[in-house]
Amino acid sequence: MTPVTRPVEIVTSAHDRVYRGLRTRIMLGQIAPGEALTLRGIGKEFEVSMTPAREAVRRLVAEGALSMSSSGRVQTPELSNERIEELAALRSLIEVELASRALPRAHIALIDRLQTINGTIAEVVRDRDAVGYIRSNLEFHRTLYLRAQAPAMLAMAETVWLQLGPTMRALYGRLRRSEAPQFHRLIIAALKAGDEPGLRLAVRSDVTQGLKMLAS
Amino acid sequence: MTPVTRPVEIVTSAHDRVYRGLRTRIMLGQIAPGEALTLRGIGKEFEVSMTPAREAVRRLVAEGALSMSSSGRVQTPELSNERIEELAALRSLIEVELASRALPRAHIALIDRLQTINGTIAEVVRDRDAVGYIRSNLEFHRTLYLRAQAPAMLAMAETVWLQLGPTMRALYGRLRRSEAPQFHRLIIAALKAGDEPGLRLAVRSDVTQGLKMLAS
DNA sequence: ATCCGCGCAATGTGATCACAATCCGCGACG
DNA sequence: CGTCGCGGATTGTGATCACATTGCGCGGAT
Repeated sequence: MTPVTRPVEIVTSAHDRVYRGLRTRIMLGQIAPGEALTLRGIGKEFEVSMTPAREAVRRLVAEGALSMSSSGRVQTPELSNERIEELAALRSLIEVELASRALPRAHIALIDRLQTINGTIAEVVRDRDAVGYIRSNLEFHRTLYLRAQAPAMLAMAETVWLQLGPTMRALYGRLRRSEAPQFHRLIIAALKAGDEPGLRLAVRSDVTQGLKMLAS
Repeated sequence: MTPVTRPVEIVTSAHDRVYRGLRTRIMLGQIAPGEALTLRGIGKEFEVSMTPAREAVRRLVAEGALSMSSSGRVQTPELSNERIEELAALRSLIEVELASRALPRAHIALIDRLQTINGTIAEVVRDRDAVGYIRSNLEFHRTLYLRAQAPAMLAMAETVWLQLGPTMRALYGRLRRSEAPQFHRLIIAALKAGDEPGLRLAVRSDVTQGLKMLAS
């Protein structure tokens, strides 16, 4: 048999697989707030022992994506309104800065990609696909912010998204159709025009919009 | 023997003791950038096995306080100038907001405490005590920000401090004496006057000041 | 029917161990 | 004297296990 060149096998540690798996699920709102998790259950699901499961959980707890009772029981946190307001303010602060830094580097290919993602958002909103909505919404923001070339800031922003994940799902359930990409269009318009104040306002509005009604 | 009421023993898990121990040391700049750590070494030092040591290290890696080579070797990170600039920008964003939120709640007792801490800073600067300087500087900021009643924001700010820890030490080595509390005095003055724009500027200056020269 | 205990099952914690990867120092060779 | 290579020692990883704690369901009493 002739040797076949195959894609390089990315060896990723067990704890990292578990971490990323759980993280994605939390960020997309696939775990309800208050839902309980067990180390043995996670281990069985990812086919690893308790050790890497515990490491992944510990890390997510440290990032605020999970909460831990005094007895060590793990669940997704139920956020208070004050905390939601804080996290929304953090999103606003960091993401406005990221957008502002991305602006001078935003060329036409980026704007095209953002518009494509916006199209996807319209689709999933029409299909009432909550997880799809969150996924493509995050992709829209991440695509823009990647241009800022500011990995530490982006990481902070993602940590905030993560903390809001379980709660986010509840919000997008009561989303009115087609309301969604309104501020995204403003963001794109400001990018095209090179209008920094407009961009800052549009991002702040987009971030604040939904979360305000969530903290009601 | 008569039963004695004793202070409630705070049982803190092994991994948490290790985490806090390492975290404090890193934040105070007691570990040089690039210094290597081993799990067995940490375990021996804190008298625990490798398991809690690894959990603590993993958490610190997730928070950016330590870095890990592809082979799993652990050391404190050596920050690039770009990263330092980013972290300084994050400090500025978050801490200005925290100070602004603390302003309406800042009464005289708080200002007194801040002035006391400033006195301590003057002392340790005179004694060329770098670790003492970092410690009391952080205490000054934390004391102010605690009044903001914004735990999520404060946690973010502390994470940034943590990432800058190992590098910070290098900075304060080349500090000119008595230059230190200059911006702190401006902060206190703005607090007394209820001057929000002044406060924002003073905090931004204080945060940016040192880190600019560090990224040279 | 409801509430309270009791005991078992389930869970998190941390130690230990086997294993593979990797680093480092020593010696041989150019 | 410098450089390469090899082998032992060191290190991180993940599985497993014993143990303490906690939660929960079943049964009985009121």
